[in-house]
Amino acid sequence: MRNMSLVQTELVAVLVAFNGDTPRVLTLDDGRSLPNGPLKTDDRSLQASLRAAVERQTGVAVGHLEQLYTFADHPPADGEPRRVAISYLALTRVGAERPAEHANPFDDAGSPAAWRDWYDYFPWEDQACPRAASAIMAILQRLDGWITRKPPERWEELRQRRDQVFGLNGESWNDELVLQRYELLYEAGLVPEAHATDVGGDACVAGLAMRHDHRRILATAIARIRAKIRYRPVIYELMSDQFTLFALQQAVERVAGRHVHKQNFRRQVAHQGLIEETGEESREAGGRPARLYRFRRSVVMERAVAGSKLPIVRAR
Amino acid sequence: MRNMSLVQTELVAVLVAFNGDTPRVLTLDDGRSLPNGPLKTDDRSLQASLRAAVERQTGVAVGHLEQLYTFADHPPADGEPRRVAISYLALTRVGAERPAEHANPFDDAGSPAAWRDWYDYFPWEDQACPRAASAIMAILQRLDGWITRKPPERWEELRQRRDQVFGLNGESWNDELVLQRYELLYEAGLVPEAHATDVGGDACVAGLAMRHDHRRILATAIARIRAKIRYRPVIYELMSDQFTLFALQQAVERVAGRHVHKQNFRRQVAHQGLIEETGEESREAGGRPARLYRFRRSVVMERAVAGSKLPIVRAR
DNA sequence: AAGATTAATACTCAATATGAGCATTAATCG
DNA sequence: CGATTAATGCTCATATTGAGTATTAATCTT
Repeated sequence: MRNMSLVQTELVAVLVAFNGDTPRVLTLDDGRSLPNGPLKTDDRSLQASLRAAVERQTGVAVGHLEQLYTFADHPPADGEPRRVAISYLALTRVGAERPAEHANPFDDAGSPAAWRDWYDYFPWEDQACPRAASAIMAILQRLDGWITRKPPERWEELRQRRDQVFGLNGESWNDELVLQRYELLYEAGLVPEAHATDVGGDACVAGLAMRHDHRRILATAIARIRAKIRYRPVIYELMSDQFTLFALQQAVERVAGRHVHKQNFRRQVAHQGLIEETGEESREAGGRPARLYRFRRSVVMERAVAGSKLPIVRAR
Repeated sequence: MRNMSLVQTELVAVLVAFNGDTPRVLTLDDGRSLPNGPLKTDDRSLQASLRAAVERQTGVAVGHLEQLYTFADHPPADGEPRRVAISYLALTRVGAERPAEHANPFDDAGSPAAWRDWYDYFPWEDQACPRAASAIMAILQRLDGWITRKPPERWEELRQRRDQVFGLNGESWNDELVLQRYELLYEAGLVPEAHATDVGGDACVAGLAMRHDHRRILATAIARIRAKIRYRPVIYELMSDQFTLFALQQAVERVAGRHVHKQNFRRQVAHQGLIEETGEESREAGGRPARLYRFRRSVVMERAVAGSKLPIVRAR
C-alpha cells in the first residue's frame, strides 16, 4: 500500500422521525448542525458503531440505517487538514425518540438538541403545502436575476436546467431532485451557505441554513428517502406499531412532499401484502372508523428488491 | 467542531470497460488490486479530481462517474491508523481505454495493469454462461457443509438466506444481489479473503481473490451497475459511437449476467427514444445486416429519473 | 333525531407496460 | 440454391397504473 494523507474524518447522521404530522430531523446547535462526531479508531464497522451510538445516546431503536454519501469539503487554503464527512441516514419510530441528556449520539458534550421539521430547511420541497408556491415564486425570480447576469450564451442551458429541476415549461415536478435543486440555489448564491460569512439571515427565501455542508447532507437524505419509499418498504420504519391506511398515506405524502391518489394508494399497499389487519379500529378522526394495520416485518427480507424492468427471460 | 481522529483515507476506483465480449475491470498487481491512491489535500472535489486523474493517466474519457460506497476496514489491533476507502465507479468506452505507461490513475509508480473479465472474480454471477452452474453447484455444497456445522437453531434462517440470495426453492435469481452473495460466501469462509493469510489458492470454487476489501468493492460496483441499467441509460456509456441493437442487448446481457428477450428488449429500447438510426448498416455478423444506432446524448438530461411507482396525482 | 360532514372502502374503465411467442425478411455460407 | 443466421414485425394475454364514481359507516350540528 502506498503512503496516504491523513484526513480528518467525521461521521454525520441524519436521524429522521415522523413526529405526528411532519417528518423531522434531529438537529444540534439551535438547528444549525446535524449530529456528528469523529470516527474512532476502535469502532467496529462504521454502520454498527453508528447504530450503537445512536441507540445508546437517544434511546431510539434505529430501524433502518444506511450510508448516504461521503463528502469532502473544499480544500482548505491554510494548510489545515482536509475534512471528509461520511454521512448516514437513520429512520426511527414515532414516539421512540428521546432527545435525552446526551442529544449528540457521538459526543458527550451534550449541546441543545431538537427535532425540526425538515421543510424548515427546504420550504420549496413541500409541494403539498401552499408555502412551497410562494417559496418557489421568490426563488424563480431570484434565479432569473442570476441567470441574466450570466453571459447570454449560457442562458439557454441554465434556463433548461431551472425548468427541469423545478418542473417548469412542460417538465413535471420530480420530488427526487432535492439535491439538484439545492445545488442550483447554491450555485446561484441564493442560500446563505454559499457565502462563507453569515449563516442565517435571509431565511424566508431559501429556508433555514446550516453550518458546513450539513444542509447538503440533509438534501441528500431527503432525496434518498423519497427515492427509496418507491421500491422498498422503508416508510414503515417511520410508522408506529399500528396505523391506519390514511396515516400511512399521509406519511408518504409528507415525505414525498406531494399528494397521492387515495384509492390507488390503498390498492398498491394491499397488493404488496406487506401489512395485515390487527383487528382493531381507530376512531380518532371524525368519520367512519378506520381499520388498524401492522407491518408484517417477517415478510420483508430482501424481497421486492425493485422490479426487473429489463425484459429478462424467466427461468422457471 | 470537535476533535477528530486522523484516519488514512484512500480512493479506490472501479474502472469498467466493455472489451469486445465481456465487461472488464482495470486491475493492478496481477489482478489482485483495484487502482487506488491517497486522497490528496489539494484535490478539488473528490469526484472532479478522480475524473481528472483517470483521464490523465489512462487517456480514457470517463463517461459516467459516481461514488459507490465508503468502507472502513476492521479496526487494526496494533494501534495502526484506521483505513477508510472511498470507492468510485467509472464507466468508459470500448476502445477508449489505454492501459498506458501509468496504469494507476492515482500514482506514478506504474505497476503492471490489466483489464480483466469481472466474472473471473465472480464466476457464479454469470448466469448466462454454463460455468456459473458448476460454480454454484460447488458453492452450494460448501455452503451446506458450513450451515450444518452451525447450531441447528440457525439452520432455518441460514438456509432461507441461501435460498433467497441464490434463487433456490421458489425464489428466483436476483442479479442485483451481488454483494449479498459475496458476503454470504465471506461469512462462510468460502472466499480466500476471509482467511487473512493466503490470497489466491482455491480460486476454482470462489473465483479470483483480491487484496484488502477490493473484491467487496468490485461486488458493490457490479451490483450498482446492474441496478442502474434498469432505470438510467448508463449502458450507453459502455458502447462505442455506433452499435447494433444486438450489440446493445449483448452488453446488457453480459452486465446483468442473464439473457433478455430479444423482441421485448428492442421494443423497450425503441420505446424510450434514447437512440436514433445512423442510416448505416453493419454486416459483421452472419445474417441479415443490422441497422446501426447512436445514443442521443442530448436527450438524456436527468430525464427518466425512474418512474413514479407512487400513485401520485398529476398536476397538469 | 335528521341531515351534514368526514372518512373508509368498493368497484369500474381506459391506457400502458410487460412477458412470451409466432411469422417474415434479408443477408451470408457451403 | 437451399440451409443458416440474424434482424425485424406483429399478436395476445396479463399486469400495472391513473382517474374516477359509488357506497358504507361513523361523528358532528342544530
